Amino acid sequence: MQVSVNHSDGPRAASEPARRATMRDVAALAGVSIKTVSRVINGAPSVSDGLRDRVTGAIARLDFRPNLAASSLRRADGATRQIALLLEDVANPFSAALSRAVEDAARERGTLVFAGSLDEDPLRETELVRAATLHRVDGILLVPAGPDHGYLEREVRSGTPVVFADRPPRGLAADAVLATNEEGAREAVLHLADHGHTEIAFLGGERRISTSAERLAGYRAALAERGLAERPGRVADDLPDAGSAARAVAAMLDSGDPPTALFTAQNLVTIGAIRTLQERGLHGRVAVAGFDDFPMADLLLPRVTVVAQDVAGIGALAVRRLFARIAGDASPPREERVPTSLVVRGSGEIPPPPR
Amino acid sequence: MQVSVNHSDGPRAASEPARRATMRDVAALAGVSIKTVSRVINGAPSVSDGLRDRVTGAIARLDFRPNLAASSLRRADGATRQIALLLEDVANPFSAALSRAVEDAARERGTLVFAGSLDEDPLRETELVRAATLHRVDGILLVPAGPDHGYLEREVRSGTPVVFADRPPRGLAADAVLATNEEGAREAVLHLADHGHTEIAFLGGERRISTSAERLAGYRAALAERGLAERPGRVADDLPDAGSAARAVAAMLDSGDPPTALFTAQNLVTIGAIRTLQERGLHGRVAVAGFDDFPMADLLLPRVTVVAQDVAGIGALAVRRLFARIAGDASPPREERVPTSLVVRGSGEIPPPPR
DNA sequence: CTGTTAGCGCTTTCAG
DNA sequence: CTGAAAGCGCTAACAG
Repeated sequence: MQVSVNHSDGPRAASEPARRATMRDVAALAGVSIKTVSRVINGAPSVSDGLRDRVTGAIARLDFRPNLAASSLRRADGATRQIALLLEDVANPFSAALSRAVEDAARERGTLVFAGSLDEDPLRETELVRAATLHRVDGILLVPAGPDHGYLEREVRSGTPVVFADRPPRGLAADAVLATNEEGAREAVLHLADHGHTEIAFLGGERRISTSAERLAGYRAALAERGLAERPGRVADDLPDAGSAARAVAAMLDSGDPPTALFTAQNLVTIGAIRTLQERGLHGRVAVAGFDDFPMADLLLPRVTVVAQDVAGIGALAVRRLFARIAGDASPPREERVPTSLVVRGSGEIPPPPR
Repeated sequence: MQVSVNHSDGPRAASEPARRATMRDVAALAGVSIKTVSRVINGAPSVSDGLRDRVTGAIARLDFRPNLAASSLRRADGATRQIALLLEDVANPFSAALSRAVEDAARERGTLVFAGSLDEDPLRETELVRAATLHRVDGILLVPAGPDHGYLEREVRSGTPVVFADRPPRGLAADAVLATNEEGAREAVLHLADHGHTEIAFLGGERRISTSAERLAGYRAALAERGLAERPGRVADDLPDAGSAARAVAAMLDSGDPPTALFTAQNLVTIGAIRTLQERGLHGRVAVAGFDDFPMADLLLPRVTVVAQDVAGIGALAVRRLFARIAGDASPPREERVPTSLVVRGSGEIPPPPR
């Protein structure tokens, strides 16, 4: 209503880069101390209605935006309301879904998320962790690329909690949220076996990634459970991309003794395998069950049976742990497992050819 | 080598949350002034080798990490080395690819990226823009959800440049990097026509999104160019998701006069259309050309002919503009168009049935 | 309920 | 080439 202050900052041309208003400007315009402005901004109860209104009005008139960085610099808890999410590649479906789950949870807490792609490169991991610490993020959510995470100990000790998703930490005690890789793989292979297959191949992703090993273990467990022998030519692990997977499948099919069913233990491997089957017109004859769902899996013909990971669930749980740590939870690190689920669509139910 | 300072901060239990070292700690340990440390950190040339080595040693010993927020608070240019990327949904393929391109360019400039999903919600747009400004990002890259962007004027004036990607600004003069939507759509429809189709339907996404209108214009231009009449029942625009697209296609097929070819002007629309065709066993009989490529488009049978957008190109160009603005480029806003390309895969070359 | 003073960690003056 | 003092925008710790 009553404004008693004149334009305090002289002539301001429309084009000249306007300086952002600070708390001091607001205080001056409202005729209160800067501290009172701070109280209003932070919703402190102990401000009279009259002053609060004056301050609110000044804030609106000046279009004042509190500087979060300055605030956290001085604030006791030092929180910056930013977290880092470091993962494989923001462009791949798994990471993208994880990212979205994390973003949603962070938004509820007024926190912004830095996303960074590691491309399975340990060096990128340490670089991005460093960048995150320079920005003083409140916490780090990591799908690790590197083989050892001891270097994170000092970050954790100096107050930046780290939570692992999808893959466990090594050389560091930290929270981890993982999928039930072994059980999921076992379920898929049992499913193939129960549809009559005895010649089931394993095609897996990079060996150094922990999930690969767990899924291979699940494959072996299922074979054992059904009394099937594991044959050397039936296992191709350490496939880095779809192309190598396609070639590995081709080689198996060309052998004198081709498998009648494929368990593909990773996204890209599944895709590579399907491509080879399509090329040979075998996509309706060789059964396929894949680990991890992928876009369009239910539009391919036959539709692709997969063990789906609850990616959003993993993300949500991991970010929840992270915020608990940020809030001060000092309980021992824990590992949580999020269950997978078999999605039956057709490709996994193709029977073996009559002998 | 020679260390002459004793442990200056008393007994420190391994578990107690270690305070991060500051420049003052480094200065004390190195026996120099805090300003010299600052010079070393910022690579100022005017520091003698001896001092530089002492400082470097102290930094390493204390595991010192400069606080970027504190630095930018005082720094003349106020740069925070963070930008915001606000887009549709980090989990969808278009946004994810854009995100990756932006991340890569930002990384080269030592800048971190906040990604935020708007879900086509104008309110989210303003909320996230606000959050970004509270964090004092150096710039904002926006795939807008809202109908008007005049509110961004004050951000731009107070020094936060905004660059638009995929969709142009309204009510604001700002840089924009867009695809050649009309030309791309035209090319796809001409392609269908040149394969003998005269009954070509248009299925488009939400009408209020500018790309939809441009693509519809391209469809019309192509029809006109080939002397084909536009018939009312052939156009279904404003389809918000794959389900509505599927239903729209079904309705057209059920009409007495079904189209022989479909131009699907958006990702999800293409997918919905294909689903309906599959359900009716028509996926080998009705031609389809879609706007915007999507994962697995080349694994579906028939493989899907699309007009592919150069998403990475759009992202790279947009982020480049943004960094130019951040660096102080004050030239008039410009609109740039990134060309699309027709990817011929099979579904678009299906001929019309003999009459 | 309100204000004053000090200082977060750093860079900018401006002196030597 | 080096350093002392001031201050970025804000909150903590005390006053009153």
